[in-house]
Amino acid sequence: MIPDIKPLLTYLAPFGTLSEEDQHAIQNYITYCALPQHHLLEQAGEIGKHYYFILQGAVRSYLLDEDGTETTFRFSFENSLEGSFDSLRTGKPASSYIELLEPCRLLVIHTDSLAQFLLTHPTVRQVVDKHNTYWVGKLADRLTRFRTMSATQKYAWIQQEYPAIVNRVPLSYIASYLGLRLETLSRIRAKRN
Amino acid sequence: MIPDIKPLLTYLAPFGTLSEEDQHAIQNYITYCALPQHHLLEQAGEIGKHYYFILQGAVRSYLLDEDGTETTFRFSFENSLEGSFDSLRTGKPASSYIELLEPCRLLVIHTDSLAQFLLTHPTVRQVVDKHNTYWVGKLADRLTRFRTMSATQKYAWIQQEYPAIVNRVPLSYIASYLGLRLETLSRIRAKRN
DNA sequence: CTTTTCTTTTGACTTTTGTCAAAAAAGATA
DNA sequence: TATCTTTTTTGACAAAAGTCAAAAGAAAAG
Repeated sequence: MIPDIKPLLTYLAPFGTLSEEDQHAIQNYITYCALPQHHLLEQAGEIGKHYYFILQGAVRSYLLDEDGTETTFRFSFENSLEGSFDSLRTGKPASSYIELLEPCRLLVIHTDSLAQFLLTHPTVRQVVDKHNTYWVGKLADRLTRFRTMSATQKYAWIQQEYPAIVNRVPLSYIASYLGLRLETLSRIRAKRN
Repeated sequence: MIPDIKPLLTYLAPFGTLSEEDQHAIQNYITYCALPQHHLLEQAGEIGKHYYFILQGAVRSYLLDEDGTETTFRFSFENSLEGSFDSLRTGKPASSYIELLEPCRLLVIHTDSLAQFLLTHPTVRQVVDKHNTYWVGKLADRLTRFRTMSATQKYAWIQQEYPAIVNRVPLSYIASYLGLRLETLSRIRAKRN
């Protein structure tokens, strides 16, 4: 089956222009898969080998510490890129898990294929680099928020900025993402409406 | 005066190898300056035009919100790179300030010169990109810490990971960096010794 | 060495958030 | 629909961190 990679190309467009040839060449490096809810896409301790582009669905990435506490640090929905990014960057085992919150349809890109492709397609490399640059900005901004915002302000922020998260994700994961207790978040919501 | 750029080359080495020619060529794009304590290197609202490499000294970067509250979000010491990175990335006015905490000796690199230099020296571009990649990892890690750590844990972390900050920087700035009140931090320190 | 200024500590009290336990509500399954 | 399971809400209380004010210490200036 030949997957439709248009949504991926649309996603990449703001980061740089890809030639017609590039767009066709990419096809050969991409496969498609559909997976059920609760499936673990990646696990801590294993080396990340794939990038995933979400065509449909929702996933969360989380850390698991010694005493069993999960910390959700990222949500992703359709038209975004996923993967054990830390592991893909360093080549070392991942420290986090990626779990499907909903059944998903995904495009899968193997890192080795990608690396090979990038060697012969410098334009695409620029796209990847700009993507990195973009995330530096995002993360820096988010860090500032977490330094200064109260629980109430954090919830107002996520509601405003990422309504998809608030609507599609169980409260306990949102609380973890905001660095709060589930009960605290529930109380904040009770006051607002 | 021709500044000694060896410390900068040493700093860049882990990110990629520069040829002899590259190393010489870089010389032409770099100037030297010495500035007194309390000097404002960059200001919110202005467009960042320079990268700074700190040969000697200490600086902090901070945000200033509507009600006059400062939030320190970065400290830098000798042998590190500074600048209004958000502005340098986007070309838009900076949102933060950079202030010298000590008298400093700096290498100054103008962005336009750098951009021009990068066009003709692709190896150096790789260096810059790897630098970005490195920071994505750093910031992601720090974000996790701020989500989950208590005040006491945060202070233990900064003591362990960045003793230079604890030793050279006034308590009020450290507190702001950790997202705590000055008094809270003082009390934590009292308990530990 | 004394005075002035800036930084850090301490005290008393308030607010915010966490903890533990149980009830209510919402979803899934038979 | 009735039952089981998961998620969210509520309550009572504890702990953590913030606030305001003042004192003590350290560093800089005369």
